[in-house]
Amino acid sequence: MDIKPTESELEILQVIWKMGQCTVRDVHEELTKTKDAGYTTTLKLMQIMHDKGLVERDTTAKTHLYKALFSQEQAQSNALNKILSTVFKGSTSDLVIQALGQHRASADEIDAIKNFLNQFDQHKK
Amino acid sequence: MDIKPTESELEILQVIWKMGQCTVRDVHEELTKTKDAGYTTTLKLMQIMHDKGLVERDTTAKTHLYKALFSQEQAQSNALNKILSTVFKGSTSDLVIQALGQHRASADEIDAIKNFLNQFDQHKK
DNA sequence: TTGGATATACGAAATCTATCGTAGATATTT
DNA sequence: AAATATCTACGATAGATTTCGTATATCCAA
Repeated sequence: MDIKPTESELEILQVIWKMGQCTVRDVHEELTKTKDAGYTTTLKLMQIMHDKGLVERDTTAKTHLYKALFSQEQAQSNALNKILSTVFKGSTSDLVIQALGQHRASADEIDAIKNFLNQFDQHKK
Repeated sequence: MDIKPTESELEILQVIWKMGQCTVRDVHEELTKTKDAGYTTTLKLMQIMHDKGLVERDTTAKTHLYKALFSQEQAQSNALNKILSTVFKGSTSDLVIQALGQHRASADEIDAIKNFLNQFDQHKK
């Protein structure tokens, strides 16, 4: 079972993850804040996502309700693995350092990461 | 100018980055170590990459020489930005923690990251 | 209850991606 | 020089992705 949403599908999934459960119109209105798209385009994409098993839907009411069938964490893991193998030669530390280098992390964020690293150390020992 | 190599193009770019400069055959032999592909398929892809401006080539000799027109670092930056916005809600620290959490980093790698973080701290202060 | 708004279903077109066969040019080997 | 190998160019196809128009069903309001 391979989870590999397309670009457009990921845009839609972001909305679904944020709302937990939503209608085609919910998604469409969110999408049209940042880009142009016809309503039936969004609908069609969501139907395809359902065919692919990326989402489930409740069709009891006239207006269907969609939910994601996998978590954002799983998508994150997939995305990381993919770019690790395609552009980071498999080096996690390269990736982390690049990420920290180009996006100013806040002090809080840095602390969070440090804590994480320390805890990680202890587990290893 | 938008750098957005496809999946197959990235496989090829990896070889070009590693070798610095190479022929279609170089790339093809490297690719066939891990997957099946006809020679003309690789050739065509590299021609398309040239059309798109992803690579340049020296055609003085019969066998052309290809070079990348952007660095692996740029590709890394692009890839990071993309997944940051599509699956990490823009949170670099989420990304870093996920990356560290799922791929056991070696002690050396962890040290490298810690050093990086410390140096980063000082710059901020 | 009739018209307008809103929903889904479906089909089809446009584009992008990946793959490969064939043709023709150029080099290499015998 | 002839046969063989290697290279690029080109065209075509298959499949995936994205987009949207039209048809049809359902709800709601005047």
